[in-house]
Amino acid sequence: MPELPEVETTRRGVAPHLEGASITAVAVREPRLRWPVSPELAQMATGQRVHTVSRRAKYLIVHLERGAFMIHLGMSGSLRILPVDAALQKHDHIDWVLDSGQLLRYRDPRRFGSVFWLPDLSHPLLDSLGPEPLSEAFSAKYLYEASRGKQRSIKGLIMDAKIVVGVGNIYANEALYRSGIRPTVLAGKISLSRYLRLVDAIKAVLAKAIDAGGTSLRDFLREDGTPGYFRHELKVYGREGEPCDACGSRLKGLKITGRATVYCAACQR
DNA sequence: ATCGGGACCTGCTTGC
DNA sequence: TGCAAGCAGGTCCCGA
Repeated sequence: MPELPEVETTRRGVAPHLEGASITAVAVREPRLRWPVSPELAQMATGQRVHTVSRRAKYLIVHLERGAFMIHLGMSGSLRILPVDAALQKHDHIDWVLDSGQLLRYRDPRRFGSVFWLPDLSHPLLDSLGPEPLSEAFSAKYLYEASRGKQRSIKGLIMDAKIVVGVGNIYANEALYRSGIRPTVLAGKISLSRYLRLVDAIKAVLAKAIDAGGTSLRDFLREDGTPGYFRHELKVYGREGEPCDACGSRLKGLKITGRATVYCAACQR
């Protein structure tokens, strides 16, 4: 479910309910996530007031008076704000009970997500991350320079979190289509002017998806948090074999570094 | 340096 | 209708 736009939408959705509230209890029903949940999470967070909720890459960081906890939603994770007496459903693994009468509930069927306790706001997983895609640090010049000499596909490059964070499989496919670049092209051979178009496309598609998430996922605080919000905007992802919007030729599919890749052989070169 | 594959999981869709 | 295979929005780690 979550790519960066959905993580950011989640942050915006839960932050107003969390900030200023105190955590009265933490229930970890299933600690076996991607990494085991440390008992410290419950011990240290209980009794503390939430300061702010921030995001780095696809990690949400809930800052407390002392320390913080960090959540990654993996492939199937979600966070909801619910009344304290809300019925438990399958895969509801962690609750943070608030003094407001609400709770923050983490659910993750596939358990590819993770929740960490951060005593000092640092974590090894945060150490080697590239710039945020929507920041000024992520520019055509930056990507051009980072790509010189690289013998790897452009799709592999932009999905590498050491280069730039938050570009998942859907938006990598979409941004490459919109900038007319074939996903298999070697990153080291792409010109600065083409990188200009690519970076613009990445920023535009992510920003647009965040807006879409903000409108159609606004009710994700309720019981059903159905996504699918950006689906009608997708030009290539999930459309292998269908006609290209621009030229009508059949969209091609292949795997790049194990991930489903779709492109138009006529429009993307 | 880069890539492929396996790992971690469940659930939904597809095909026989 | 049932069942198995295949696939999924992430990302880390290993071996080649």
